[in-house]
Amino acid sequence: MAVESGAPVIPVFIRETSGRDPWSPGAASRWWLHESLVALTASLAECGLPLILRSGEVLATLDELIAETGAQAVFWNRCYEPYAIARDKTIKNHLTARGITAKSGNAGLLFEPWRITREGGGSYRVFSAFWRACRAAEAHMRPEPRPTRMRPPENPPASESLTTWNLQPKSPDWAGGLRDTWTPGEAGALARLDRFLERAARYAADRDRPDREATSRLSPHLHWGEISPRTIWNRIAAAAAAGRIPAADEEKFLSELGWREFSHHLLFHVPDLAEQPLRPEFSEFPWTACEADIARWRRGMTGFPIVDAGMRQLWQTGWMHNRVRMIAASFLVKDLLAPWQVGAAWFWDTLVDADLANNAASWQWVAGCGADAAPYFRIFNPILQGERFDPAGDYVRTYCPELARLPASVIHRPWEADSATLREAGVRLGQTYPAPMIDHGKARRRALDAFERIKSSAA
DNA sequence: TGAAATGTTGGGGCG
DNA sequence: ACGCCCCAACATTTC
Repeated sequence: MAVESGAPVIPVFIRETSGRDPWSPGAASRWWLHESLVALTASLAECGLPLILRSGEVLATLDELIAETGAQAVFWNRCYEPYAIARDKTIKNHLTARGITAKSGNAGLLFEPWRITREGGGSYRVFSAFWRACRAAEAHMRPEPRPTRMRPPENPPASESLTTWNLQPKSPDWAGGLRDTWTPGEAGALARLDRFLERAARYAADRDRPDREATSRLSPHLHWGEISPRTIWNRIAAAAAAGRIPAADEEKFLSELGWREFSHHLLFHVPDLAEQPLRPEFSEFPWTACEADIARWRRGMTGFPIVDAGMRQLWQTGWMHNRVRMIAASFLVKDLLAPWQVGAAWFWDTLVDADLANNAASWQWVAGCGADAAPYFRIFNPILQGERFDPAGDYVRTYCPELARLPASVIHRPWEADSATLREAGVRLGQTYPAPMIDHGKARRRALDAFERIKSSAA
């Protein structure tokens, strides 16, 4: 849009520092944002364009930029979070009233959240029906072509220096594992997609296996708009049409894009999704976890290897395999009886793919209070889940190295290993690795009892 | 996109 | 050969 007119283009990134956004980026997100802006600056420089960095209240900052440059038009990509919607609406009204063209577009979602509606209006609360409606809806899946020539500004406005934003951790620098794991930016995103397409034929079979590299790991790139879901959709569909990916794997992967759409659809229609349970009776749920229990969960010291491996993968790499997210989240909410908002807040701070819609919808799903949610009585058994999805224990060995020498037969239940096995593996429970912080069987029954109490109040 | 408890079935050991 | 019992394997129900 901005390019077609032939006028000079001034790419701008404004960092919101008004303090009004209730969900400003967490620590891992800030690291990603820094790296992503470095990559974007380099990418734009290849086209001869500067990236102007500003911080402040967004509308006031835009007014300053317009005054400095005489800009006639402002274009941006829509963000569908409640705060951003309200803010951008104000901006659009303000600019339009000033006689300045203000246009936003959608590169972040496949379907506009307001376009997919139930028969007779209203938004969906069940994924399968929502996704069926999406698949039936006409959608422009082709991404816009990359602009070829963009006219740079003759006198670009001043830019702030990225380093003064202090987005990266300094003392201590905990971002080493993130740097080793990720390449933020569009080029990194496209490389991830290429690598995923090579193994997408095993997606349906291996996607639940955290010990294998089976998922796309595109979530942070998607969140930051470094790649569009349309680009991903097209590449997957093309590979499937060419016979390189079986239809079952294609469908399974596209439906995961569908869950992402569903989450954004939900947040759009339920703006307090990140704060309040979708099922109101859960407001009365008797959460009892103490801060010490929650701290053990955060640090990956629960004594349940699959949970601890996941929490440490999160801490080290800013990401956790989806299957393990479900297991770790179920443990926090159901075994420890901690409110799902506590877990969501930790993920918000530590995930490089932290996304308000996905995070809120997924935590509510696990807790049983969300849309199309797992019923509350579905309680993951961390031992069985570990044995089923990390059968050799290799995922645990990677992130809990103190357990690495345990045989697969006991690696998910080290407290049941006989003393000789523990000794040979160099494991001393309670010293080198924690004893389980809770009896899962008892915790399960306690959770079901707690659930009974809100069930009666709901009727 | 669970797991545990409970119910059912059928093969085989054994008197 | 027959009935009885045990229990693994599978199915269904319950949480």
